[in-house]
Amino acid sequence: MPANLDEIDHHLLDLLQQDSGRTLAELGDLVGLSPSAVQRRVERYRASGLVRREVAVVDPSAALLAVCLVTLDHESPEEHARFREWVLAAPEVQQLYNVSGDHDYVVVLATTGMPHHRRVADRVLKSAPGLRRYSTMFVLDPVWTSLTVPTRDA
Amino acid sequence: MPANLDEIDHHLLDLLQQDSGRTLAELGDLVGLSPSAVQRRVERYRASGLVRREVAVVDPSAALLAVCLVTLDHESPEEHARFREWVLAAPEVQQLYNVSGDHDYVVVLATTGMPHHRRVADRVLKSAPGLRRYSTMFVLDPVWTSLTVPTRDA
DNA sequence: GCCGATCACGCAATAATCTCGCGTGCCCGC
DNA sequence: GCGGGCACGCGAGATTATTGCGTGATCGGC
Repeated sequence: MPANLDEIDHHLLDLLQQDSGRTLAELGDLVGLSPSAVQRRVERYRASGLVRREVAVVDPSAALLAVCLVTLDHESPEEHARFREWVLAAPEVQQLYNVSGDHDYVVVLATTGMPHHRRVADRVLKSAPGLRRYSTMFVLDPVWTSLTVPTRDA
Repeated sequence: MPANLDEIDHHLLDLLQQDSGRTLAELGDLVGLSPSAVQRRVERYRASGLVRREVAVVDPSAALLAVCLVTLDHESPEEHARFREWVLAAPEVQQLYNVSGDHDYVVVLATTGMPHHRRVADRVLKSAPGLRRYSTMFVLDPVWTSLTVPTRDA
């Protein structure tokens, strides 16, 4: 996974993170390369794991999102592993972060509505192994969502 | 934006949210349709806004993520609007949710490292209009990240 | 300072994929 | 029972992706 990224790489990765539906020719025009050169760079990102995959982004306002702050009973690695495995088994878990501070995990749940959310919260969180307690913040408005990551300082 | 989605639509949307790099023929095999039928359905999702766009997902472990809980001074719509506009202007803001509960917003920041994070936090949050206080949870491990949304109950 | 190796590039031919018009069958309302 | 509207599969044509080849630049060793 070579971190040897030049200016064009940064530009390309920005463009791909915004919209990967563009053709190689379009990308080439935007960054000043031929289509084949673009193709070879993009293939390199994929092979190195820098670019994991391409996904379609579904309008999040069609769903009910909830941000849950989770605290576990103990700090043992085994307990963390069990908890992760348990939570990841649920497809409604959109994001799972191990975080520093008062809580151990931040879990983002995406469901079709409150009934669905209750079922998922009961099944996934309430009965999760090693869970001490959790609190839920319901998302009133998903103002902005992305998975964009900066490849260099702005 | 017709919510008239049949079983094949749900299946297709699941597949596209997992990996939109597949060819129309592959998708057709997986859902039992011809490539052209798949193409027409996918085009409908895009036209209706159900599918917003396609993006490349960059490995998040290459970045420093931070989940910030923000409380504003007042509840006025104008203040919320100003705050949103201010925060959204920063490209390092990966996600911005207006939430219920003790805090007003959840902000996910993605930066290249702690120096970058400090600059962004100072510029984007500390000096945000109407901000009363915020707390930061640093992401130790981005166990799972996606923008996947369920289109029906599981 | 020169030479060879390596790498990324552009170009062009080929292969793969997408796009779209057409004809057919199904379902629903009349 | 009889149209009308839809979504389908098929297939031709256009667009796009892929790959081999030759060239120029850069770098390290001699």
